[in-house]
Amino acid sequence: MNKKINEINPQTLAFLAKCLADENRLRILFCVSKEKKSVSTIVEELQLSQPLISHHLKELKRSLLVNVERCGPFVYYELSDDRILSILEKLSELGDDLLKARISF
Amino acid sequence: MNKKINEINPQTLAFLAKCLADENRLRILFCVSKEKKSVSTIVEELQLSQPLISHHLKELKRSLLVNVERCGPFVYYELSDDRILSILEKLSELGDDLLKARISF
DNA sequence: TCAACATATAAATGTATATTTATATAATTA
DNA sequence: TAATTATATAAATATACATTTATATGTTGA
Repeated sequence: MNKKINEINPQTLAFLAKCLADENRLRILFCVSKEKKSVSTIVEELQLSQPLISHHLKELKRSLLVNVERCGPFVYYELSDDRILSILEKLSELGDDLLKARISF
Repeated sequence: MNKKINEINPQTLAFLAKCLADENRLRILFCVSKEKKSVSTIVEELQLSQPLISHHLKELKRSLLVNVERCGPFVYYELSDDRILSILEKLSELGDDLLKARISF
């Protein structure tokens, strides 16, 4: 059975969307979507400062979008749920289509 | 054929997500999701000031999430694509599940 | 325990954005 | 055309948030 519209809580939804509304956080999510990665690896791959990455990882953790796991001196982050990725894909596709539709008028 | 991850543009995605990251804008989207409604109707239903509604409608229009149509003195807004709603439903469901999973530990 | 590395946090700064208040524009009708 | 209604815009304010710089904490191995 599917969720009905009126069961949706705009507050919860806004909280999640806010976390997804930053380009760097999205890049981090994609970065850790295939496999867990250490902070230093993410820093290297995304070419952003370590404190900035740490700050965004903290936000992503607070929003429960990533799982954290310490292993020795390294801290590994990974996507907490694969649906995150599929939702972002759908949103991206929608964005593309909206843009296409606009241009074609 | 589905979209691949690497085709996703984080910038476009962040732009859309930013527009969805406000509780009042989400309420407006739900408000106009079943039928087109005039600004004054939205104002009345959501109990927000008219300039605030107008401001958010402008943002929603800028992000192509709503369509606008003038009819006499009234301006009607409606959801531009039904996928918006289904994506929001999925995101909401995900949020609920993430929360449930967290509490159960 | 000390040195080196990995990550997190704090303070400071700049910028973006939500909201309110006041006013302007646009359309209708008398 | 004046008055009224509907909506949009502008200015002002407050707040939230991203980023940088500096520093602290935690872990490992010598």
